Amino acid sequence: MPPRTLELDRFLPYRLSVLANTISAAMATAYAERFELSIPEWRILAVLARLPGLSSAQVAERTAMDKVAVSRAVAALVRARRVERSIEESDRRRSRLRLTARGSAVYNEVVPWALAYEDAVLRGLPSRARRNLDTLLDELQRRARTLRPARIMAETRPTSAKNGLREPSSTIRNLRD
Amino acid sequence: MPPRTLELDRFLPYRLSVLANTISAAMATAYAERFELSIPEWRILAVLARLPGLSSAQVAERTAMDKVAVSRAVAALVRARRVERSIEESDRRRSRLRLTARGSAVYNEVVPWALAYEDAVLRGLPSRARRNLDTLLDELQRRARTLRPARIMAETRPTSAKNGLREPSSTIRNLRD
DNA sequence: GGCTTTTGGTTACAATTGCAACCAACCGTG
DNA sequence: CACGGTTGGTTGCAATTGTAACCAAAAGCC
Repeated sequence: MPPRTLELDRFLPYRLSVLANTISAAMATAYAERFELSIPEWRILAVLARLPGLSSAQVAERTAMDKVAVSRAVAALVRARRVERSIEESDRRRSRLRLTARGSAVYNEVVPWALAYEDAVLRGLPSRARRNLDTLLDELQRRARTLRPARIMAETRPTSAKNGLREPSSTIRNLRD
Repeated sequence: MPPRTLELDRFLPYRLSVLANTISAAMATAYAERFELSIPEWRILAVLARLPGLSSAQVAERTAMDKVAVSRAVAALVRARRVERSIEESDRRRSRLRLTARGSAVYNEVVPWALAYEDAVLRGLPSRARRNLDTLLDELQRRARTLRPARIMAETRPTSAKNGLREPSSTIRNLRD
């Protein structure tokens, strides 16, 4: 029998959302004031720094953004001369993106700060906890991606005096501590 | 010396944001189609179910939403007769909010499903890992909330071609066993 | 070759969100 | 009780974001 109430601030989706939000907001304001860079733009810089010559679609894939968002952010970056766009000759719809010198400069400025911020959030966590966090995030992401919400919903009876028809739990043994 | 590049999908803020997003999006579509409920609305139902009679400001506090968002979501809920609003007599600006029968009904329908969803995401995680996740999220949230991004930024030298004046922070990176 | 379908990418438009201004009731001080 | 300052809450407007329609190049397919 499920509890009649739910404690919002123990509810995983809520907590994740608030946490991600807190962090993103903090970073966003900082990027924005100092580098005039939005988060989507920053993401794009980050992938292009490592993988110059990607197309927009490829960037979209790697940044978990949709095409439209990428298109807009790229446009802004091009306007700011931080990214340059050339046409892939073998497929003239496709464009190849790469950082300009200016773009690299911004990127190089942001990286240490971004890492410092990440580091500040994690500072003092025992390395064990860090590794756990790492694994947990990967695992949760994997699950979230493959979950059928509709299916869960269908299986869940309202208010339901509901029962033991739980799935057999798959075991993730390497997630100790 | 910081790395010259940053692996986006190992970067905590990015990962959190993507994860939270994946989960929220999944739940949002499900709530929306089945209950005609937005996430802000759901959050409000959840706190009012436990704490009837709160004011909007108090709801805002407990849901990590801002006043405007609460105001709008409450308005929608009132329109849908899921929440009723009365005036606090001792302070006539303040309104007291509580679920209507209809609101409670929706809430009672959503809760088991929401819990089932959460459960599906966590299913099979060893309870140890769950407890870890729990404390990690609390801890990260605590840190994120109290962090001064501006300060970190000020302390972080661009590119830092020239120095060892990294914060002690970097030492933690080497703490692995 | 003509034809439809698919894919990369942009644009137009609607819905959400965030910010600032605002109103109204309260609070404090003189 | 007049006043400036606060607080609860809403509204208007601008910025962001999502959705769908779209165009143009490519890829089947007879």
